[in-house]
This record gives sequence, structure tokens and C-alpha cells, in this order.
Amino acid sequence: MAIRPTIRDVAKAAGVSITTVSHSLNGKGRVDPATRAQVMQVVRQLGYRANRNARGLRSGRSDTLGLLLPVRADVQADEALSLDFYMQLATSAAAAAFSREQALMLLPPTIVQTGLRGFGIDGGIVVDPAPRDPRVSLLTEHGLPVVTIERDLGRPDDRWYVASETDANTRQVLDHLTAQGAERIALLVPETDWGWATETLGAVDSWISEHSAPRLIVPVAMQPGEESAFQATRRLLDGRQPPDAIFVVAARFVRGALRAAAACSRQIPGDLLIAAGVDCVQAREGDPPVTALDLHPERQAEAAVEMLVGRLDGPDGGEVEAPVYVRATLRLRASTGAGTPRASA
Amino acid sequence: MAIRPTIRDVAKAAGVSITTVSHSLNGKGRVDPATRAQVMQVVRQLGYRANRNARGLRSGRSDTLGLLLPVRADVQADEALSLDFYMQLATSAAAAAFSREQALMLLPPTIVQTGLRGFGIDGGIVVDPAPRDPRVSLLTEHGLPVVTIERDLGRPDDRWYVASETDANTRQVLDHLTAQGAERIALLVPETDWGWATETLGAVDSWISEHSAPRLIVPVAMQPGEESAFQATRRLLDGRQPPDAIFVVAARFVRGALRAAAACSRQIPGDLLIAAGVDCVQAREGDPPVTALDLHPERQAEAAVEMLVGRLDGPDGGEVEAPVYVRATLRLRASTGAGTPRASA
DNA sequence: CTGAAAGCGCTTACAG
DNA sequence: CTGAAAGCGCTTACAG
Repeated sequence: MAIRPTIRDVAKAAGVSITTVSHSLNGKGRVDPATRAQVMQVVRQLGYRANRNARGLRSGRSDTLGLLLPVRADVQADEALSLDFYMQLATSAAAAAFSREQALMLLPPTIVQTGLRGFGIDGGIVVDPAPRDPRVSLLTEHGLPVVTIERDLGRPDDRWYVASETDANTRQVLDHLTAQGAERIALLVPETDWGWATETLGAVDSWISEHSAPRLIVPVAMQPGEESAFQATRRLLDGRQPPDAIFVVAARFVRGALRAAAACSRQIPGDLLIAAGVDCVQAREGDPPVTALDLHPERQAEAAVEMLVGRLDGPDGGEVEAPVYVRATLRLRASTGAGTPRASA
Repeated sequence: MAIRPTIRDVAKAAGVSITTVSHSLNGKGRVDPATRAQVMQVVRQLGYRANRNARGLRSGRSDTLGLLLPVRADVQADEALSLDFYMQLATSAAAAAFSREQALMLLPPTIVQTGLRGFGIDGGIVVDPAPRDPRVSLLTEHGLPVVTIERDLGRPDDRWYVASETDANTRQVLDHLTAQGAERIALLVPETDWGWATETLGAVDSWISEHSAPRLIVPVAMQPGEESAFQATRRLLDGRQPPDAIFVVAARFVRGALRAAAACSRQIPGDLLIAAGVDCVQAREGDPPVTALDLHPERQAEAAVEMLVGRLDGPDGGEVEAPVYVRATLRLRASTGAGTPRASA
């Protein structure tokens, strides 16, 4: 492990001043193209990388982005969406950031209490905000730009977000269920105020009135475990006019719904169709596998990083596209009679 | 958002030099306790936090830890362990780091190709290393200390790791299955060279010879999906002397094993017991829920952060305990006839 | 087009 | 016990 070359080493080797090296590297000022080429050659040769601390100290930028997931320290109690969804989001965000020479810092949820401390980040990505999410406030109060993944409905004027096309996505699910023969679709929606859940509810309501369909909407507590969804589904199926399809919005409702269907002797998809609002382990590996919306966390992460970096670079983010909507893909599976044939079937 | 106070502001307000402020803050040099108290008072008042870039530039430390998960960019293809396990690990690591005034940087797996660039980290945590894992090499070549979670079996002399007590954990599973009546326990082990998988295999082998038990060990390909585990289990159950219990090591084998059991008309736990080597969504929400080893990712993360920070602080980590072993907890569930009664049962 | 110099906010010998 | 000063490696006016 050789000691890392500094800008001074590059300057010396290239026979220029450190100013010229800096300018060549950053495209500031005017540099003779030939000189620049020569400098870059040396840079490559020496494997030079600017010291991030030095750069940050001088320029005030750290080239580091913060990621704030809605995952609590006590993870078990809080799997609103499935953790695998967030893991995919985080991994993709890290990759996207790195391809733009940015680092990605994972900020623990406790940061809202402890404060941002001296953590040098240039901006943050807040995932699944509640209305007027305190994580957003925290960053904003420090003058840091924020991009949210899904909207913060408490900040209706904010345009810096990446969101699912919830309306279109939801309609796609409902239309699919209808095409598969469903006439009474029930919705199991989590009792949270997250934008995404609220928007889904709104989309379902619109669809219902447009289609003069029965309104079977059941708010389900986001308790740990699957019991609440199980009970809710069971109540539906034992009711007088039971649904013939269920759209479960949260990952953790999938299993409860499947279990309740079995308990009530419903064949899936014969007697009952089931679809999920987020693709997740529970849906992919359900019994039967459950049709679900792949929200494309990898694209959401990529778009959020791009938006944030664009905002950071441009003066007030003039040319950055915002908001950005990501269309989901409906993964068709056996639970709606539309999956690929099963090897074991 | 007021402009951030600098050490100079603190010094002025406290009526001392910046040297004294720095010393008070870092416990270096000797400072009159009264002076120090006075300084700290001002620090609190002003909400002063040292600028990380400045500190890092001067001291060469960034107070930032890198986390390298074994998750590829194309996540779907690579769920060796379940992603929710890694998400929990990452979240806990972030929290543990922050409580020690460290930041946690999520390093994308591609970093092995792109190189560490100028990313200022003081050390790294590598999760589930393969023998002579290139992620470990990358960091080591840069002179950075590494702590692995689970061992790198290609570096037998390395003591800087946090590992599961795989031998004890495995025996606990096998003993439990035996206590529940199993006489022919099969092992579905992933075809990887990860230390953890290798150690599990070794533990099972020891147990088998100690108990003169039949050796039913099936290496299963780590392909995406559950098909390989399904086929392997089916072959076992259709065989001449089928097992009466199956220990599936990887999260992704859980569902395949359950499905195969159903396909072969085995009641669980009546005809067949199933236990998993890692607690995960698939086990918790299996049908029936599957007894599994909770490896305590939160403790592993905490221990790894502590070890790494200790190594960074102490001269060559003199007083840091290493290695550290984390004992798993066997979560008893219905799949081994030992779970809590099910509400739906 | 190029470079000498100031300075970002700290830490750390060093002198008192 | 305390402080003046050097300097970490950059970027950025500024002068030429």
C-alpha cells in the first residue's frame, strides 16, 4: 500500500501548478486541452484521487448523500413494507451514487432524535415519508436538499420526489382482477399515513366509483405479525357478501390473507383472487405465489440519486426533472390465475 | 438555519484558545477541569460539532466505516441469505456506528471492480466473506482494517471477525430435531464456499459421527428461486430411506422444502420436521412457520462495529476482544412441533 | 492559458 | 495548564 499521491505529486509529475491540475480535474477555468490531456494522463498513471476531506473542507461539499429508510432500530416491529424491498432500494442507491462519484451514508432513524451532528452530507433521500415527516424537516432545517421516495403529503408544494404511478398501478391491479373474473374486490389497506398508502386508497376509491363497484375497504393495523390481516380477511370471507378478490397493499398482509383464505376453505385462484401492492418475498414465495406490483425499487433509487445530485450541481436544480414517476410492473402469478405454470403443479 | 459555529466561535465565546477547545473536546493534552467544563458548556450552548472534513483532513481519520454486504446489484439473482437479514444487519450497524460518533457508508459490491477511489473510510465491515474474499483484499491493500461478519476461511490467521457459534448452533438444531423424534435428519446445504456454510457442514458431520447417525447431506445449488431446494427435497422424500427431518441452511431453501413436503404428501410436523439455519421471512411466515436459528444480526453488527472502532482507536487494537462469537437463539415454531399454538389452528 | 497565494476548520507538536 | 503557529490537501478568487 503506497502512500496516496496528492495533487502536488500530480502537479510535479506533469510539470504544472496544482491550480492547473485542479482546473483540469474539475473542468473549471480554462486549460489548454493539450495540458489537460497531459495532466489527466498523469492522474491515471498515479491513480490519483482527490482527498474527499480536503475537497469538502474547501468547497463545502462532501459528495456524500444520506439515505433515510423508514426502518426502526427494532426492525421486527416495523415491517411496513418488506425489508427486502428496502434492501434492494439501499443497494441500488449505493450503486447509483457511486457511479456519480458520490458516497452513500446510511443514516439511522434515531438521527431524528440525536440530530444530524456534524455528519457531512450534501443532501438526503427520505424513503416513504409520513406527512410532514420529521426526517425531511431535520434535513431541511440544516439547509440540506431532500428528495423523497414517494410523496410527503404534508408538503403538497414540494416537487422533489420520486413516486410510483400509484393511480395507474392501482388501476392495473384492479383491471387485472376484473379481467380475471373478479366482481367484488376488497382492499386491505394499512392504517398508516404514508403517502403511498393514502394514494392507493384514493385510487381505489376513484376506480370504485367509476365502475360502480362495491366498496369493500378494510383498514388493517400495522401490527407486527400477520394476525391483523388474517382476522380482517377472515371477517370478509365469513361475511354475507364475501369478496371474490383481495388486493392487499402491504407486504405483511400477504401471508395473513393467504392463511385466512385457507382457513375459510377458499381455493386460490379458483374461489378467490389475491394480489399484492408491493412485490416481496411473501408474494414471490407465497402459496400460491401472489401476483404483485414490482415497484422497481432499483429505478426509484436511481432516479432519486439522479434528482438529488442534479439539484446539488445545478443552480437551484434548474434543469433537473422533478418530480419523477416510476411505473410499476405487475408480476402475474398463480394467485390470480395468471402465473407461469408451476413445476410442482 | 444558522451558519454552523466553528471551533473559533467556541474559543471566542469561552475566552480560550482553539487549542484548548480542541483539547477539551478530544481529551488530549492537559486541561484544567474547570476550563474544560466551561468550554463544554459553551459547546453545548452553541451546538458546536467539529467539522468532519476538517478533522479528517488534519488527523487522517474520517470517522466513517464502510459496510460491504454480499448483495449484488442484481439483487434478485443473489439472495443467498434473505435480504431482510442483511437489512437488519445494516440498520443495526448504522445505529451502532452513530452511537460511537461514526458514520456508516454503504459500499456497493461493484467497488471491487471500480476500486476504493478516494472514499475516505477508516475501515470496513465485510459480511459473509468467501475464502480470500476480494472485498477484504481491497480494503487491506489500502491499509484499512477489516472486520468480517462470519469468517474468511481463506485467512485462517485472521482473528478480526464476529462469527456465529456455528458448531453450538448447529448442534442445538440437531439435538432439538432429535428430541422431537427425528432419527434420520437430512441437511440441505448451499453450494457456496462461505465460511458459515462450510462450518455448518463441518458441525453436522461431527454430530453425525458422534451420534452414529445416517449421513444425509445434499448440496443444493444457490440458483435464484426455490426450484433447486424443491427438487432436492423431493428426491430425498421419494427415496428408499427418506428422512424424517430436514435442516435447510439457506433462507431460500425453506419454501422449496415446504413445497416438496406437500407434494410428497408429508404432514409437517407429523411426518416430517423442518428447521432452518437462518431466521427469515420465509421461516417466520412459512406454512407452517419454520423453526429457525435467529443469528441475531443486530448483535453481530454491534459487535463488528465495536471491534472495528476499538481497533481504530487502540494502538493495534491491543485491548479489543477478537474474535467475538454470537450465540444464536433457536426460534421454535410449528414445523418442529414446538411452536406456539397458531391462532388459525 | 497558467500559477502563487489565501484559506476552508480542524489537530498537533512545540514553546511557554 | 495554555496558546501561537504550522499544516493536512484541496479549491478558488485573483493577478499575470
